[in-house]
Amino acid sequence: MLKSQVAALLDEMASLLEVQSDNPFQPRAFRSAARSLEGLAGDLEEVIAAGELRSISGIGESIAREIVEMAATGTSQRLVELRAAVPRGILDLLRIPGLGSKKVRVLALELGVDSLDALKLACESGSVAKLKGFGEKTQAKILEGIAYIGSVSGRFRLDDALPHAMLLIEHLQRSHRVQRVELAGSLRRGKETVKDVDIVASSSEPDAVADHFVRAPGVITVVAKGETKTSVRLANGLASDLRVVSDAEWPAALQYFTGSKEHNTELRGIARDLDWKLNEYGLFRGDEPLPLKDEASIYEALGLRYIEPELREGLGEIALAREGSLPDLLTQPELRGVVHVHTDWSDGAASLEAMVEAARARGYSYLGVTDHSQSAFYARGLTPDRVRAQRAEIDRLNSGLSDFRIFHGIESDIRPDGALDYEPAVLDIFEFVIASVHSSFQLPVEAMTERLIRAMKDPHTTFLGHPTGRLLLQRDGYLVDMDRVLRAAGELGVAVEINASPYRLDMDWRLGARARELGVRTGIHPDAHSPEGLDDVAYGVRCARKAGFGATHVVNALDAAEFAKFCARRRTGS
DNA sequence: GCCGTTTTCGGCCCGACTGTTTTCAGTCG
Repeated sequence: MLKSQVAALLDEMASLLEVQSDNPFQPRAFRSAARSLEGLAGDLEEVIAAGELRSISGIGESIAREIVEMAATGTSQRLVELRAAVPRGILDLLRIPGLGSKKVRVLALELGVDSLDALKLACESGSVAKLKGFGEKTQAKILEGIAYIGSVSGRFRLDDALPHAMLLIEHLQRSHRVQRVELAGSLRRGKETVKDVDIVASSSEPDAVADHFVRAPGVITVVAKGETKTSVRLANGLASDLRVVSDAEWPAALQYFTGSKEHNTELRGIARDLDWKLNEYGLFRGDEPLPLKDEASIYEALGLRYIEPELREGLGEIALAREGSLPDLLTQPELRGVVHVHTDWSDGAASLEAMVEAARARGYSYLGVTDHSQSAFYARGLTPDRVRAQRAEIDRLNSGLSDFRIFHGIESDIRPDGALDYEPAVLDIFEFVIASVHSSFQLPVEAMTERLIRAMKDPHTTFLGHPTGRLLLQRDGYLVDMDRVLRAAGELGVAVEINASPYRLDMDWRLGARARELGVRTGIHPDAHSPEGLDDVAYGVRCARKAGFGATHVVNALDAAEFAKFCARRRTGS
């Protein structure tokens, strides 16, 4: 079993324990063990075999036993018992905003509610409002909440969140009462999906700023409005929280509300060890606040290098900041070329010339064209004859270009047996190959892993494309042992792309530390099907930074000549 | 259930907001 699967089971146990157990710390322990497991570098089986589970922070004797059992059998005795004890629909109730484990337990015990449908009926009959601790307003909010989680999954892809967030920020910046304003929360940390948009502003007139905020474009509901916090909901269902603090408090508030919770807990621990106190209002020595110019001064005062928001996940970045060994993170201007682009030769919307123009307009010095290969009938994949015709067209265009170069590549399907999608003689035509899975997603994990590794062993393969095939909020990736895939990529010198499409962001940033450890390089690839699609690179850069990649790890940060060398080196054996 | 350079037992982040409760519990981040 993969560590992500075991982590999901531990998460489920945490939720089940929340509604079942009187001890709130027990579910928290399972939750934190699941996070530790997800962040684990390396292969779970190997960690178990080496007897090193217990050395992972948050995993003690009892949870270690659960993990061993789950890894071997796919479940555990204790999990089976918990599932039997808690009706299936109870966990859905926890997704309703404002309902936590305590209220869910009351609903289950007093009214026998065990599903969203049953709760809806109970609210409509008015019996929920009569319960102790509930009331008319709570009942109405529950009904609203049921409707809400029915209409959206509760999380948003970046392309659904970031543009709206930037509109809110711009709206706030237009108020002369706002001194400083910045995005916070998981959106600032570059997570691949977000639940809401957190914003932190400073002002000496917080009431007026809150009034201004609720009039922002797109706001349809004001959920809460207090002295420092205002919550609204936008037309697309996205929620946004604004905190307004004084300008002196702003650095601490921005740090606090950027999170993550795990990162902040660790940071507060450092403050506590110094007999200081860190909270959203400042860094205090006794009751005396230390003057803070900006966020960086907080880290500096605690004896740490500044930690970029993308790295603040509580996965060891604080230890790195203390030793001064944080990675240098990629910035978008460091990207010299744009690679993994479709044209109207296959399923792209624009011509080769139009994509070249769009890439040049964005300041790139080369374009890696990769239409689909012949098996991708649905996408008008290129037959060998059309491959040769496209090459002739690219040569013609290149001869007329100065200071810009088109590289002829292909996004080759990986066939179910792991073979690439053309004979070697055809593959020889391409300057580089991105090998991707587009079919037969249902293979067992072992077969899928072998399939990817076989594709990477072909010396034509330059990049592995979207390695898990996930579509965020729509479909999980196929089952594949990414640790073995990354090891093979490192040994073979195949780069693993970060597919920058906001639907994918695949490979996942959580694999970054392991990839770097294994010497695996990446490419930030927009998988663009139109000129505007090239701008998705920005999402990929966020993901790469979160993964800890710097320009030296990123193939398309090379200039055109170096990129050509990188593509050629596996075939020439150099 | 986990953890410990004061602890193997007794903590486990803590402050804001809401609603219902007349002094506070539950939820959230």
